[in-house]
Amino acid sequence: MNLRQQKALQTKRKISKVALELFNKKGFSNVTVDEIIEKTGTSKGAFYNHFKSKHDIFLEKFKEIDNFYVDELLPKLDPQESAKEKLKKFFFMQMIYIEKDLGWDVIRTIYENELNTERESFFLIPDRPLYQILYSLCVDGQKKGEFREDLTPEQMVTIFTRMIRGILYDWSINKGEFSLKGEQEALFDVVIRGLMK
Amino acid sequence: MNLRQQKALQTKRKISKVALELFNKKGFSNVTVDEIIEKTGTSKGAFYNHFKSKHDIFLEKFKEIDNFYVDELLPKLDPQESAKEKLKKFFFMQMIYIEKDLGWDVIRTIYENELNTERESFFLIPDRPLYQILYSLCVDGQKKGEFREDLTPEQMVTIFTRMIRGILYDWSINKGEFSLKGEQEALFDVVIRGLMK
DNA sequence: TTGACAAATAGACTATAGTCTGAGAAATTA
DNA sequence: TAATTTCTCAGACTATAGTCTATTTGTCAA
Repeated sequence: MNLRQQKALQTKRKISKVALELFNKKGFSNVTVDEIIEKTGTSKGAFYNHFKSKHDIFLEKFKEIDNFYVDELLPKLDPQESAKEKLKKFFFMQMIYIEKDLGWDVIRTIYENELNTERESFFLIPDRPLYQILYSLCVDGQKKGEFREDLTPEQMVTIFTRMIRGILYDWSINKGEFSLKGEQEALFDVVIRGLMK
Repeated sequence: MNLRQQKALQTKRKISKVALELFNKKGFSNVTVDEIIEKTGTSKGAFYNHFKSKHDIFLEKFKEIDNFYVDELLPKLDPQESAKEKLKKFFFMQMIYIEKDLGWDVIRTIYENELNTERESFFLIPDRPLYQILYSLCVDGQKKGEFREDLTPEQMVTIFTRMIRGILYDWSINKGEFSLKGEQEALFDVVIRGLMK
C-alpha cells in the first residue's frame, strides 16, 4: 500500500469513526453529512468518494455481521449436536450480537435503506455467508432425519430468513423496546416445530 | 359539511387521485411533490395541509386494507370451518388483495415509511382491525382444541404478524418478483404446524 | 527529473422534501 | 351586517442528501 492509499484509508476511517460515534450519540437521522465532514475536517468530495451514501457507513458496519457469523459464531457450534439445537444457538447468539453490538438504530437504518429501489440490495446477495451457514444446517438436519423432507433446504433457508426479517423489522419499528433474544426464541420454537418431522 | 369543507375535500381528493396515478405510472420515488402540485394546479401549502408527507398519501390508501379485511374478507369465512382453515383463507385472500390491488411499490413505501423514527407507526396501533380479527381466530382455534395452549392468543397474533412482516418485507426488496400468495402459503403451513397441538 | 496520468479532495451547485408566513375567503359571533 | 376568527391555500424559504467540476497531490514510466 503506497502513501496515497494510506492517506485515503486514514480519511475513510476517520469519517467512519466519527460518523458512527455521532450516529450512536444522536441517532442516524439527527446527524447530517455536513456535520460529519465538519467534525472530521474533510469535505463532501472525500465523503462521497468513500461512501456511496450516508446509509452506506452503516452498511459497512452491518456487513461485519457476516464475519461475525463465520469467525465467532460458527466455531462455537458443536457438530455433534442436533441441527435443531445448532440453529437455536446460532439464532440466539445472533440476536445477542445484534441487540448488544449493533442496536436497533443500525438495524432500522439498514432495513430502511434496503427498501430503496435505487441501489442493489445487500440482503439479496445469494452467497452471503449467513445463507450458506443456514443452508448447511438445514441440510444437516435433513440428513440426521430431524427435519421434514418435503421441503428443500433452500425453502427452509427462505423461511428462516423471513422469520428473521419479520422479527427484526418489528423490533426496529418498536425502537428496540422488546427483548430480541426472548421473542426470537419464541418465534423460532414455533417455526422449528413446523419444520421437524 | 359546509362549502369550505367541500372545497377542501375536493382539493384533497384531486391531489390524492393524481398522485396515486403518477405513483402507479412512474413509481413512488420518481414522482416529486412539485410535479404533483403542478399537475393538480395546487400548491405546497395545499398539499401539506392535507397530507403529513409524500408517504402519507400511500398510507391513506393502505389504511383501506383494514376496511377490506372487515367488510370483504371476514364475511367470507365460514364459522363452521376449523380455525386453521379460516386463517389460511384469510391470509390467502389478503395476499391476493395486496398483490393485485396494492402492489409492491405501495407496500415498499409503507414499510419504508414505518421505519421513520419521526412519526408514530400505523403498524403499532394495537386495536387495528387486523389484529382483532387474528386475535379472535386464535381464540377460536384454542377453544376448538386445535391450537397449543401454552401460548396466549396475543403471542400467536404476534407470531402471525411477524410472519406477515417478514414475507412482505422480503417481497418488497424483491420488487414483487415472487408470488406472494404462493410463498405466503408455504410459510403459513410451517407456522401453523408449529402452533397446532 | 519530468511530464502524463490517476486518485483524492474541496467546495460550489442541484434536487427535492418539508416549513413558514401571509393573504383571502368562508364561517361565526355580536 | 360588521367585526372577528379560522380554515385553506399560495409560494417563498430552509434543510439536507447527493452530484459535478476543478484542483491538488502522489505515482509511475521514460
